[in-house]
Amino acid sequence: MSESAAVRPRNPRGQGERLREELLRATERLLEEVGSEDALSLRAVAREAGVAAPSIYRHFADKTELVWATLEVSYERLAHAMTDAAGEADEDDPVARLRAQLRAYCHYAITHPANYRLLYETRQSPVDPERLAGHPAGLLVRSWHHALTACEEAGWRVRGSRAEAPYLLWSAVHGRVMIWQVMPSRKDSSRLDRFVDEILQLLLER
Amino acid sequence: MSESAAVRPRNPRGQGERLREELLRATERLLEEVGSEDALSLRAVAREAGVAAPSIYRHFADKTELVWATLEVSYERLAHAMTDAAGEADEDDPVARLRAQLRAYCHYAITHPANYRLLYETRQSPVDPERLAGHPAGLLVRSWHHALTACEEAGWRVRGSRAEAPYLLWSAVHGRVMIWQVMPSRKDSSRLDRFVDEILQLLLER
DNA sequence: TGTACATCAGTGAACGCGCGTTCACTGATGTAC
DNA sequence: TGTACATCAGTGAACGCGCGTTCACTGATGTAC
Repeated sequence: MSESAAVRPRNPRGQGERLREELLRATERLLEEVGSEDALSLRAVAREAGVAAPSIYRHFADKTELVWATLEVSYERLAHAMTDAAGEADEDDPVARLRAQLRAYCHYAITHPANYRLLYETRQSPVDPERLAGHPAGLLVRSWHHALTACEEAGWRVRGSRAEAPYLLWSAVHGRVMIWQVMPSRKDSSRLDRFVDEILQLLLER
Repeated sequence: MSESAAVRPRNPRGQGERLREELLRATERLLEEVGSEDALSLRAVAREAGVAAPSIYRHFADKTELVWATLEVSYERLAHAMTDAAGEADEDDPVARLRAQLRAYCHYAITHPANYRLLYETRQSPVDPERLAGHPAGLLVRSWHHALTACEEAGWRVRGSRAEAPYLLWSAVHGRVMIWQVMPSRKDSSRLDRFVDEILQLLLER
């Protein structure tokens, strides 16, 4: 009879935590479909995961918690994509590595627009100071900072304020992606690549 | 009796269009309160404007149209704020004028965060090509372009690709604002001003 | 000057809907004795 | 080996709510004659 929905077997005893991961993945997927956090509903997440809606409450206190957890996952995915890209670049060319990271950043942003946008969601930013201090955005700043240090160690000079440079990189690339998404011109992603080159030339000198 | 809500007198004959403006202003105000387009409801807009919900349909086909109209208003407000700021700067110093514009941009962004965010909303981007071509984002690009041209005419050189420079300015400043809003550090808006100086020094040379 | 009528700005009630969340539950599986 | 019980993963039904939108309307004001 029930051919419409795949029958999800319940997790074996002691493996209840698995559903948590499935819910996070379902949220990630669904988020791209519906386009925004508000358009995402718990009931739809449950449907996507093949589970009844109340089951979510076994793992997340409420919708806010589920979304925050997804935000953390997305930050990790992005950081991971950047690390991977750097790993594939020439190990002895830190500028090439940084360039690869910046491009990977753009690539993640435009291939996962809704999850990417979520990273900059501030409305339900938790007031809990501990959480604020651990905001995963810190991950990114440190990542840009390290990449720049590597360039300096290879003999490059960073133009302008060294302290602000990681923010400049990040701002430029984030801003460019958003504008790229909004501007009605042909959506040619190579423009983002060229922008990355441009910003590197502006920021680094021998 | 009815002391709870201010009694809104109906517009005189032939002045029905006034409600349209009132609705747009109500949407602008309410948007800042609720924080996002999705959280905004037509019923709340009507309440804010002191009118019954169905009255909105006399002026806007649906919610999408109301929001799109508000987006246009916000773009104009932002462009206006930038123009005003430039006007107050030394007329003979185009860099100072550009700096003032950039600062005004940041100021609008952080004092009207929800309306500002709306500018980068892409979900319900209209498919109508005419509308796409007239996307108010074009306003901004032209504005940065002109400001840079004025600098060049005053003897400055724009580093890097001249075609990409307006986008670089805009990207940097938009990106920095978003990151400023997300980062858990002290929300010190003078940091944005310093960032503006930084980007100008990086981009312009004598 | 009076009156019938058209126009206009705006409304009250209702529609069906999907939402987040709570509640008391089910039924399989492991554990104690 | 058998059985009572605890634990665990997950559920079905229901709650009250506010939403976007439609509908037929009201009542003030201008216009034609």
